Amino acid sequence: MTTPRIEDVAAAAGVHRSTVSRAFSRPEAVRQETRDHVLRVAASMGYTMSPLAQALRTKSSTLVPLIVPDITNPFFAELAKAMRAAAGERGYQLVLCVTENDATATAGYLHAMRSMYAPFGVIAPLTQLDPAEFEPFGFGSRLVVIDRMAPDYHGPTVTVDNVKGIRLAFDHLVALGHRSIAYVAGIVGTHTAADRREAYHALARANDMAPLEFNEGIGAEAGERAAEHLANMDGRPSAVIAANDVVAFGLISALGSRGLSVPNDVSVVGFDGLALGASGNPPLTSVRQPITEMGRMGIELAERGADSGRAEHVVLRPRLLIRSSTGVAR
Amino acid sequence: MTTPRIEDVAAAAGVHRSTVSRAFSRPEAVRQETRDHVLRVAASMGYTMSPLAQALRTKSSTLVPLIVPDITNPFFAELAKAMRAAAGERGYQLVLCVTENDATATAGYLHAMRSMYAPFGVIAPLTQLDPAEFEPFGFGSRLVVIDRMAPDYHGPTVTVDNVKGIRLAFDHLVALGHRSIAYVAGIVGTHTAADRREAYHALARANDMAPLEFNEGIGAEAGERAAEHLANMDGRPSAVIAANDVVAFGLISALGSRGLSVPNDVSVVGFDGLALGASGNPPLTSVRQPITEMGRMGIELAERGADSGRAEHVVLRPRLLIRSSTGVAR
DNA sequence: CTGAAAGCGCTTACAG
DNA sequence: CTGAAAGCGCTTACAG
Repeated sequence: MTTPRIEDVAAAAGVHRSTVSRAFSRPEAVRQETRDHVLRVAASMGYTMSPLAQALRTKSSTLVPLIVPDITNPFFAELAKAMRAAAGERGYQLVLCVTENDATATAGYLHAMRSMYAPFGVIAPLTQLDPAEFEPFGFGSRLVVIDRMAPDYHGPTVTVDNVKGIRLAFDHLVALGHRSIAYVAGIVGTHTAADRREAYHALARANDMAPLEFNEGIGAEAGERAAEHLANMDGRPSAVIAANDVVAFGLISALGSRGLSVPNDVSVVGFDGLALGASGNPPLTSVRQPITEMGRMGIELAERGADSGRAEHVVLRPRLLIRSSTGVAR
Repeated sequence: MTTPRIEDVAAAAGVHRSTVSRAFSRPEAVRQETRDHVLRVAASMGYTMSPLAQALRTKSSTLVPLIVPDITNPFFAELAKAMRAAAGERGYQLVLCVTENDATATAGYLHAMRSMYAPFGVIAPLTQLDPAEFEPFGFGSRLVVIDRMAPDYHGPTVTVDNVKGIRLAFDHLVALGHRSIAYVAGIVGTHTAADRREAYHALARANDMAPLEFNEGIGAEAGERAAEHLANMDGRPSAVIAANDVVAFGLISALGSRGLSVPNDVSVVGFDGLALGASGNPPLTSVRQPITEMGRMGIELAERGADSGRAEHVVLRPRLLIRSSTGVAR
């Protein structure tokens, strides 16, 4: 059973292949009777068009790449899930491209994006993204970045209001009576990372607290390192804000191994609001990024950017997800 | 700056396009001087071949689909990571296809696999996979399944020795003095799920224990439900084996919310050995699936199956990863 | 060793 | 409204 080609359908339906093509791609351009007949014949043969041949001919496809550094990071996994759904609704196929944070791999995917005639794409960075790396590809406003970018960057971006997110976390802790709040970084290079960190410092100053930042390692490991220091510290802060949920997981885990209990000994707030956080021990209080919304906006902005050539910047509002890793200061 | 085509390179190099094609695809078929010259000219123009046109012409591509139900499930995320690396090493591009466990979506990807001329593919199921759903596509031994399949299934498979895995967990708990060990299912339909469950029951019987199985809900929720029951139970088992790590996370979290501490009150063993388990509170003891190995074997079997038409079945050995969620029975 | 030609499976001006 | 023709960017027997 060989796959039927357009020519086979045309022969079976007794029309020219251009008519078959139109019946599928521009149905209004063919007489209804003819169209129905052609479509019926095609269906009976199990015919579908070759996306490859279509892409080659029209120089456009419905493949949209999402370029992420690491799919085992639950934030990117949730983002991918949301974007896949959003892309699917609009008739696109999301192609997940994982770079392992390697610039060569990224360039490879951008190249592939062009050779596959992708209409647009989305890139979510983990560390500093150098616009010089992708501007040569000339995607312009057809490539959206999931991060804040430098003010002189002229492509579309979608991000969350990180300053507000950190404020949500900080205010929550202050309201619980905490007067000494530390910050664990653990993400590096992105504007997102810088924004969160700076927001923390500003807030600490504004509240007359001495800022205390731990900034060793990346991800869960950063949390573990911070826990070491916290465990051995006199005048330990009563609360910690982690730059993201994975950092918070590592922190809580290592705190527990050292006999420190969350939230009894230390309150912890994460950032991301991952679904997995609900299954933490304790369930993690976290600044929730509207990931589904980010996915949808990412696709929307990319599509609009491809149409209009205009680069929009969307900043989404975070919410505080209060679960059980924060409690009143003792 | 328009992308150069093969004809542009041919013109610039003063040869026919067939020579350019050979210089790239069958370098031994062209005189060395000519080849070097062509390649140099091509490089100077930033030329690369169109994978689209190549695939259309040769009816083969290097795109290999990995079909998974849910990328936010860390097991599939880790599998995807491993497979991407394995595929990349062999010159293939892994295309991640997420089905959300929907049969229509799966069929769509299998269809795409054919129309993209994928040389082979890999599918990792979450629930029962009905061979009837994909056998019509006629992939034969070019589609490997990451699960044990029914004995009469004739495609290649790679899976872990689940019986042995459960035994590892069980024996570990028995060695710690546990005489009452429960099981939380939380995965459903796959042969993997059935094998783990049955192994537990067999082991309980062999050790003269009354089997106690919790089987409500899926994933983390299954763990939470089990925790409810455990918290309200007289003669609570001192240890629990969870069907996978995500179930274990939910279990430990909900146990904690009810004032039960792991491993002091209950020991918990997971299954998967996710990296994330190391950042659990406490770090999760788990039966480690050799995910990297599974990824590599999956690609290898698929490639060999495509070449030879033979379907191999690989069963990998699990290991016990002893972390901190298990302790001696009180 | 290299070139000319046919063709992979489509689309789309252009005629009629 | 439909057909005939050219062409998207390649590859590969076939000659020479």
